[in-house]
Amino acid sequence: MCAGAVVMSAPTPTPQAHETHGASATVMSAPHPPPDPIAPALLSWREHSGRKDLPWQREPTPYRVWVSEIMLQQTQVAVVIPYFERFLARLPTVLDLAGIAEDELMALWSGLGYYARARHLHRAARQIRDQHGGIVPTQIESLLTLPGIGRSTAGAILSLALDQRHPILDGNVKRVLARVFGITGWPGQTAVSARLWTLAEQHTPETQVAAYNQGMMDLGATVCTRRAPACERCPLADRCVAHQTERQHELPTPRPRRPLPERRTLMLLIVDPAGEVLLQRRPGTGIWGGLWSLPELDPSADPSDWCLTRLGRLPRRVEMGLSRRHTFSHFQLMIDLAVVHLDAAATRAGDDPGLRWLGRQALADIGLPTPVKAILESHQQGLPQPSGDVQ
DNA sequence: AAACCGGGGTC
DNA sequence: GACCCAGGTTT
Repeated sequence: MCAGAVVMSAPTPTPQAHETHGASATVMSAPHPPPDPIAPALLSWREHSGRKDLPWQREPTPYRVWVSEIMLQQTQVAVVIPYFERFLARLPTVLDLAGIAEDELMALWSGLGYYARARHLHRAARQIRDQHGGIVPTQIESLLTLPGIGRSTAGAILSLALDQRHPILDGNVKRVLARVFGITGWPGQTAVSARLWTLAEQHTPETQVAAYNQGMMDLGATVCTRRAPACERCPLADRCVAHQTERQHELPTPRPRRPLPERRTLMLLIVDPAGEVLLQRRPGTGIWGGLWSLPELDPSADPSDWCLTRLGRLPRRVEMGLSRRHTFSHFQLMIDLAVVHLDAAATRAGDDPGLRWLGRQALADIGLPTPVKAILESHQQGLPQPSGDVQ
């Protein structure tokens, strides 16, 4: 099994003096225990309110904990349970997993989604068979070489199964720590993540590591939830920075909404002496699919050329209008505007089913993209009310 | 429709 | 190391 204390790059240079009993090899040292540890309150909360009879907790071997952790990364507990039971009935050991055909594995996984994670699990099992004699490694460095196992999952496996002292930092724990200690900034940022890992390390107790880590996850899942946390039931509320400052809802800081990509287009407001406007039908798919809109061209293109090509005549005058910005869910559209005056209605538009001249009233009756409507309104002091019945 | 998620991949 | 992605679900 897991013999001897395994001390590698621990922060303290002094060798571990305490040979602990059994499998609980001390791996991580805690040079600076926190002044106000959260473990006591958390552990006592877990005693009465934690989840303690989940299938993988009843016989928490590294293999079972590993499988459960991978499943739980993607799916909630209630859904995982039957999958987990079925998976372990069919593949009770890591060697069974290593030996199964990929197709059959996928069949077992089917319904859980995230098949890449199942393939990682499979590859890792084969690596364990080939390189570790079929025993799930019990040193964290070895676990970290396996596909699909990062620091948090490795810590979960070794702490929950063997009570080794490793921190975990899954989404639930991140939320609890960010709130209790008032850590601002998106946890995806390296610096923020580093602070959270440090806090996780510092507060991991020397004993009862499994109970502590499990308790942190339980707390995040059942009390310190993303929305509407139940602070009145939280064992850490009395010291929770977020609770005290009523910032639960803004911690942890959500991922910054990255600026939407910007696209640019040039719309042509082509008017004839009668005040009619030329519209162009948009392609059936994509933005504003099938709607009538203003003719569009690349901002670097020449509106006069366009008129000559599509309408058979050059405009009398072209002036640039005001550019405007329109925001979609997935990008921003900068709309440059060219106002084009034609000497006479270009009847050749009638040859082209994608083009159409419309007067003010007709424009008001047709469905137009919002920014197009705004452009038309700003250029003719408002469209008239739609004719006919309007609710 | 958008936020979320641990690990992996990329530059 | 910063950033982005895959590939699903939840709110």
